[in-house]
Amino acid sequence: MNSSPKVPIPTLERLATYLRYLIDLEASQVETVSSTDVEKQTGINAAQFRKDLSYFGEFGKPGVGYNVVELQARIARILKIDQMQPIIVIGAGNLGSALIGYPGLREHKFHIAAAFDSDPAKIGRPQGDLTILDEAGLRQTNAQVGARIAIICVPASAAQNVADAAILAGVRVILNFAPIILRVPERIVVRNVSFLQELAVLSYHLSSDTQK
Amino acid sequence: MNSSPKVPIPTLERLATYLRYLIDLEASQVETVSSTDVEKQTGINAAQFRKDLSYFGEFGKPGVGYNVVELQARIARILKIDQMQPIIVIGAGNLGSALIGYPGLREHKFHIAAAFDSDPAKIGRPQGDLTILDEAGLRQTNAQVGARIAIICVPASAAQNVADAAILAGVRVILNFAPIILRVPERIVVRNVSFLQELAVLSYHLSSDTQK
DNA sequence: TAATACTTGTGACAGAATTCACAAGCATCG
DNA sequence: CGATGCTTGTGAATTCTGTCACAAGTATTA
Repeated sequence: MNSSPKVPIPTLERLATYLRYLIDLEASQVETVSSTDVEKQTGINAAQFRKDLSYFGEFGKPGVGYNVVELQARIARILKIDQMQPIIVIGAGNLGSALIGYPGLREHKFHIAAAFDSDPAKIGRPQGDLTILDEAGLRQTNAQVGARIAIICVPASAAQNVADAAILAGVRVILNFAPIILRVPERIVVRNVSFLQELAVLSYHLSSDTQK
Repeated sequence: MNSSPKVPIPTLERLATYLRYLIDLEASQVETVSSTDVEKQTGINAAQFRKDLSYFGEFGKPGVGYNVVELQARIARILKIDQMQPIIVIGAGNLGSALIGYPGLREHKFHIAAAFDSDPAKIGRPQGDLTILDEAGLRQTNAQVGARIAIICVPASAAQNVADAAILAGVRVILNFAPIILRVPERIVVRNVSFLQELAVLSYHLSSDTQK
């Protein structure tokens, strides 16, 4: 109900991994890869890789493999990052700043078009090559910027309001770093990143092999 | 091969969500919850909640529900965060700083015991209530600190070396923010957090409902 | 105590995701 | 050209997750 009909979410997640790997390969001037190469490098099962791609058509040549550049381009197109994709970041604390400064974004054709905060001390401050704007002007700014992706990096207490504002401003998908469950209309897609969740899973695993 | 025998990983992830929710409930002086309450608040199916708990024994009273404080304590114990759990952070850029300053960690009984960087400009700098240490001394420091969890926030190019060093220093599980696949011995558990992956999945969803 | 209302814990079922295994395609080499 | 060796794409089998549905347990009320 929340996602596209056919393609499994895990497949989409892996697609991003493949893309990153292909970018590296291109940098190393490698022209062709096989699914077994991918398995060796990424740890993802070769059949899995082929099946993932099969949701989107045929990409490879039997006996040869996949053309690195072409496959990269096609995955980028599937993920809608073949052209610069504007993003707004809401919350310019350490986390927001980290995202704004993260070079990987640009490589993957994501572009942070604006950053907002509600703290008067931060508003107006330069951050990377942009200036922190007042959250209150979110809607107006996004009328120009046209971002459909928002990243929420504000404290839990502010997250719901900020999400509502972003949606009003035309945002359609949200990456939420605040540790709460956002309530949004059905058409809006949210993904949550929870450090605590990740740490909890890891912490749990500390027991399994207690010795050696 | 990578994880404990029985319990599904998704269950562990949800356990962290329940815990957060229970902490909120306790703060609101609520004494008892039922699985349907949980569903209403978290969106997680009530049966799912009960089944998740059932992997670890019986927690509730039929006709009544679950005692908030007790359930919270038991989940914390399961996740090994019933006592302060020391963590080391490697890489004190914006992301590392964000984690060090993140108040949610303490609430969940995670404690950042030391932070490292290789940049001489950062070494020695105070950060929150600790001082950035030289990565070179990681092993020695951790001999005292005894952290078995490491968070890696260094650039991709440095991540593998840093992971190796952390493992040598006694770390058993790793939360990796660098966009590469770490090669580690089998006994080591790694979880990757990839912003790019999350954004890619979201970006993909921009197509599904093009109108409205 | 008996009847009612609610909730848990779980076996059985349904649905997803992953892996297997193989037919078919392409290249290379003798 | 025919044989050999790889590699793809995919139906089928398998494994893993999530949901359903209900027996059994607890409280409450009369």
